Amino acid sequence: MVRPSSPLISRANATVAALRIIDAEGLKGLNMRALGAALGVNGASLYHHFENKAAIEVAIAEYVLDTQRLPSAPDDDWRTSLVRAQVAYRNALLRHPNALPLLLRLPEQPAMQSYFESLVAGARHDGVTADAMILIVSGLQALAIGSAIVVQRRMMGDEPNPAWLELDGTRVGDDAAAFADTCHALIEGVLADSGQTA
Amino acid sequence: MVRPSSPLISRANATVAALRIIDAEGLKGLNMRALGAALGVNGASLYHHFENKAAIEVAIAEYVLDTQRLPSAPDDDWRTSLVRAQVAYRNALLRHPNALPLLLRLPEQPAMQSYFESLVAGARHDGVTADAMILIVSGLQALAIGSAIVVQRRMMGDEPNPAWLELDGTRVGDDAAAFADTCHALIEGVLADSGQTA
DNA sequence: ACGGTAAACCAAACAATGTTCGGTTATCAA
DNA sequence: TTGATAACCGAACATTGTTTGGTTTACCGT
Repeated sequence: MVRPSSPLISRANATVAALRIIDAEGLKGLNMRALGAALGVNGASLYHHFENKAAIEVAIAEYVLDTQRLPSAPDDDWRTSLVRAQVAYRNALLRHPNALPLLLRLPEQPAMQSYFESLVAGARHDGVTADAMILIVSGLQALAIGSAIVVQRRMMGDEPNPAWLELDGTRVGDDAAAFADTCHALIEGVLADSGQTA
Repeated sequence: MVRPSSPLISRANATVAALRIIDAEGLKGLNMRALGAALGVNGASLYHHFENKAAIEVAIAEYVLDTQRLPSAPDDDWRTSLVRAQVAYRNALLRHPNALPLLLRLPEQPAMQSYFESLVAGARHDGVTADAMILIVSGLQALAIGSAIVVQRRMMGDEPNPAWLELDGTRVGDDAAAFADTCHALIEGVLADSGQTA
């Protein structure tokens, strides 16, 4: 076969095939020949659609993060909107655990950025200091990323949960609800520290 | 040369040489032949001291994290002790930015775990709920890891700071002081949410 | 003191993987 | 129709992790 009537490879189907490989075999399982085989194609042919393997990984990361829909209806309370956005972001990070390292290489999602800007503006309008908002937003961002990494690490590793997470036999704080609680706590704490109990 | 009077390679000097390569050339710059050359040795000789490359990377991660000294004098206030430990941990994560991915592969530092356990016990003794302590400790853990990743990403990438971080021209929240503030805010917030303003 | 064992190293080769190159055929535009 | 280009293949190349066999020397028990 030399040139099929309809192309066997597109950036789209190559991306989903690559993601499927990563889900099934892990990050190390993704290589050009395997991806080519999954598409019924020689591995070298992929270079007609992607600059190199790194470009494929970028496409995967963008694909996974693009499936994340920001809550389009901004809540009346900017705090719950903010928390909801972070929960959605964390869910996106965890949807394909093996691909998490790829997602963390992306600089920052533009959609998320502008969403943040609007929320920050709303909060400022509520009388919140700019300093406080910076602390809150960057803190939540770090919290979401770190939480995703901790959860993924616990999913991969065979070691049981660390002892300090099982005090009194209580279950751990790695589910989405606990994460949302922590986000709210962080917001309240920053507001309290900056003298605005708003 | 076949067998030198004193060994040219030890796990210790190989680890620091590897870390130096990573600092200078990035993670991709570390390969067996380059590390061998840095030690004046053939790359294959490293397999007499390490099982494989992954073992070297583990040794590097342990080395970097072991240089982190936990504040041995537990503060009278368990909250500031907790925050100080997290600041130290975050500093360790950021000391060799190129090596950060290696550190995050490690399951969890045993020293940190036992330190946490003692602090948690102290807090429980202060009348704090176990649920609240779990939220606090795992939240701080995630916060430290996420903050380190965000900072490292900002150090690597060429993109300027995102717009929402420069509101009113104020500087960003990526320094240790802001991180400590956020830690304290998270603790206070969780305590307030659980009805204990302690 | 000495002889055997194992440690420390090397050179070479193997396997896997990212990437490039030349070639072949189909599609499309002029 | 006819070039040009897109899409693919097979083969080869470079890099890198790892294995193997060999050589010399330190070390240790006797």
